Amino acid sequence: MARTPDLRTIPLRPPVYHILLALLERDSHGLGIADEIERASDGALELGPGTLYRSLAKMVDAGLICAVPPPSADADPRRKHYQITRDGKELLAKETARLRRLVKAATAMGALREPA
Amino acid sequence: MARTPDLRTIPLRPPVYHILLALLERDSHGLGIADEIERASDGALELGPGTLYRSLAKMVDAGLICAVPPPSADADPRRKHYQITRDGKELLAKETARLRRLVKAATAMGALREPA
DNA sequence: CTTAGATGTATCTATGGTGGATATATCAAC
DNA sequence: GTTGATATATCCACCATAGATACATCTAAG
Repeated sequence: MARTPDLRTIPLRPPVYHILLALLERDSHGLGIADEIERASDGALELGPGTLYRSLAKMVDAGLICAVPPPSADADPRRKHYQITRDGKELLAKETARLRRLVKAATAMGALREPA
Repeated sequence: MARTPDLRTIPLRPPVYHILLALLERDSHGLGIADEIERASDGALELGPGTLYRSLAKMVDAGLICAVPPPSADADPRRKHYQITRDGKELLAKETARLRRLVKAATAMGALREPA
């Protein structure tokens, strides 16, 4: 049987990491988050609706993000806004530290040198 | 139907990235690679045999790594040694560049500041 | 030499993540 | 009011992952 899967398991799944990163920049709603992720990653990561909404729901359950009221009263009521929590920030910091170590190691070994 | 899965899809799966990184350091065999990954990641990533051998086989098929003769003639004949290919190095460089951008962005936003 | 345990590779099965299709509701435009 | 875009949510099929298991071979002990 597979080990109990946990959204907070490091290495974080790319969708979880990118959602946290997008929400660190500013509070946003579902599709806004997906757009920001695609923009910030130069199109390297596209979240389908399945992954997007499922990830958001699980991240709320895990306490990494939380639902907040819309920023303005006349905002589109369909949009559900999210904010990163202290726990989410902590996890993001931990994973970023791991990635930093990884990049450092790869760089030291010459992984940037693109062959001709 | 799910999109055609490709081992080379960026973001790379953690096992693929770590195997490439381990083989960039030096040629090695299955369990040797797994041990190196666990050591280098301070135990953050442990590869079970299923993931390990399946990943290796697929990476050979994809041309990211290749099988090579043992370094010494009197080596344990059970061990199968692998070497990273030019393609593998290129992909590793590309993914490392992506991670570097990610870490940079997270750092700029203050993701390292661990809350009290 | 025989046995026992460690090492190494490989496969099988259960489970969950991912992505696309689909469903439903609401907004904006005409 | 009708149409198309936006937004959230669920459904389904496929694959990756992890652990269990199997099997072969090496090393060490007796």
